[in-house]
Amino acid sequence: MRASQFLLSTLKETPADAEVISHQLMLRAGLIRRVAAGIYTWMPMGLRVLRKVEQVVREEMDRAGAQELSMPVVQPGELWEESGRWSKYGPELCRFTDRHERDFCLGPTHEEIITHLARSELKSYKQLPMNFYQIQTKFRDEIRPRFGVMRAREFLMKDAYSFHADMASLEQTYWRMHEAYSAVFSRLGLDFRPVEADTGSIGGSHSHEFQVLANSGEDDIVFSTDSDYAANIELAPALPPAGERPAAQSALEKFATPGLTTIEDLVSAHDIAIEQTVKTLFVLDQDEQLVALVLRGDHRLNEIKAEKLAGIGAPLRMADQATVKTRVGASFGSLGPVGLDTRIVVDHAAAHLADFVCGANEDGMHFSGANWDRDVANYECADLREVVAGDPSPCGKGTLEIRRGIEVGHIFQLGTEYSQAMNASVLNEQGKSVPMVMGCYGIGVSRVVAAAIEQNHDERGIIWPRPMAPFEVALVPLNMAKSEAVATTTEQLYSAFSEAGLEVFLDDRNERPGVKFAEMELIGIPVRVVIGDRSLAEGKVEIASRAGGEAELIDIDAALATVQQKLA
RNA sequence: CGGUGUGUAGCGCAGCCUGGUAGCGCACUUCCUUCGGGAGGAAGGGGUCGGAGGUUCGAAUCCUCUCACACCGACCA
Repeated sequence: MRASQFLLSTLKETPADAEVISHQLMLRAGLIRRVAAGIYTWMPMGLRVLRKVEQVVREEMDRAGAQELSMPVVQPGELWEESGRWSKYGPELCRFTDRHERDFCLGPTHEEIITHLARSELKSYKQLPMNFYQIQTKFRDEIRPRFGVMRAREFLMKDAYSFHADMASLEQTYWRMHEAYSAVFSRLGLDFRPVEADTGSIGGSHSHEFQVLANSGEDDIVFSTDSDYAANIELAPALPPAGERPAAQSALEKFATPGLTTIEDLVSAHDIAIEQTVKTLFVLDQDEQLVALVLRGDHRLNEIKAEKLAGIGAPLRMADQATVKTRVGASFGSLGPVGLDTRIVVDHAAAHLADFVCGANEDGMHFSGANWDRDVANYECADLREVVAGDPSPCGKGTLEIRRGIEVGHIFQLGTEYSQAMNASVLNEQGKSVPMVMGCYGIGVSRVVAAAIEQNHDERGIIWPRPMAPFEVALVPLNMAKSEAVATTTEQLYSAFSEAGLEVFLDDRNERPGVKFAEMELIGIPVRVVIGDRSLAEGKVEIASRAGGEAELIDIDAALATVQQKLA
């Protein structure tokens, strides 16, 4: 490809609304352009990268025995009615009607369509297992699209769906896909971790996320220092503290805390250890009744855990201040479990405290020396808090570390949720009709591109992992218009490289050297070959890797071999 | 969805408070010089200031409405 025939559209300045580095660099390098919030055009350079990722994904899916197909973006509402998701899926589902007033939506995912296909095409257990995938545009009307293609509304996803006669078969395919996903992200040169995850709105029993480690990630993931244990923080259990709760030493005493409405204010004003305080949050249960959730002052509530408590349910609804004031008699900031007549659920760490400080359910007042059982009779214990760095790992080995991750893949064991709702069954060996067992597997293809940049860049621009690079080698002739020797050598190399199967980008523009260097580095092409009169006088060209290291002067005859070796 | 903020040329911004009919840098066009790290000079093209309404002799500037976009928040009691 010649630059003179290619839309090379770089920006010297960073667009003001791009927050994260990948978004900035994708705009500056001319990979994408915004059309509307969360909706982007992939320019020629960007599309080449996207296709590279697709290619790796496609190869690994094929290798894992999945078959590629293509399903529609526009989906009939009636299939979503069947699965029950037409009403359950929130405003993220973009719905509309056609000219006949029939309901349709833009596919945010394709369980309904694939299940519809499977039920009409698969009739016998003998046809199973079967695994289908597609690489296709999805639309989710995100509340808050951000970070460019990282959280876009329209995005490219690889989604796969497997069908099985029994759980054992699903289990087998699930782990085969787990392996395939690891292969994909390894081949793309990403630093990633598979982590245990919540199954969320897709439903099902068992699930792993594939997280690319990056500070700009939107998920917290936890690892054990001493084992393979890794999980999304949403799911990581906090172990109850070891040993017996210390015995009560102090009497319950009320003290005035006017104007102190946060734990931070309270502990600094009265010189109390934050670990000796508890805070009380109120949520609404399914019968609209208040439930008190009690945590140690320095801990955070894990909403997923709270949603899983009996009688609570998702989504978690926090009680508003007015309701709490009416029912309990105090405002936020002065709440506590002592003397409370609502249901009380106490996190294990809070339940392990003796002589703790808590709100007195009277504005501007707190208790010190509070104790469970003695001062609070009816309460239950549960794991409610988010784990923190340094907690013992739930696997029993080591302690937990927390890092940020970008979710680029997610695999689920769905079970029979969709096949039952949509009546997708096969005849088993006994001639009995049984619902097919399903798995589903997603990769955010466009998000992978952004995630790769988050992990691979420097102050000059993108440093593509080789398998993702839009071109493998950049030919940069200097002063080609005037120098016959430069022009001839450049054309020779261009032909030789192209014939050798390399993807070559020839910067044949009549630009100054500095411009060409800066732009090639911004775009991040892995290897650069500079052809200039200076080195040509010695029969050499200059070859450098984008990733770093010194540029080398190489004989023209050896240029191809050197480039290939740098790419290997 | 709530809060905050911003919309002036393709991009980055100034002008707005103290109304008088638009400016800078980059990019773009032409010419000259330059040519190993985002060149220098000269001459140009391009916007009626997100949109609508209002106040005024006069509105980018003041007022009202509206649209769009961004950031923060959506447990931390």
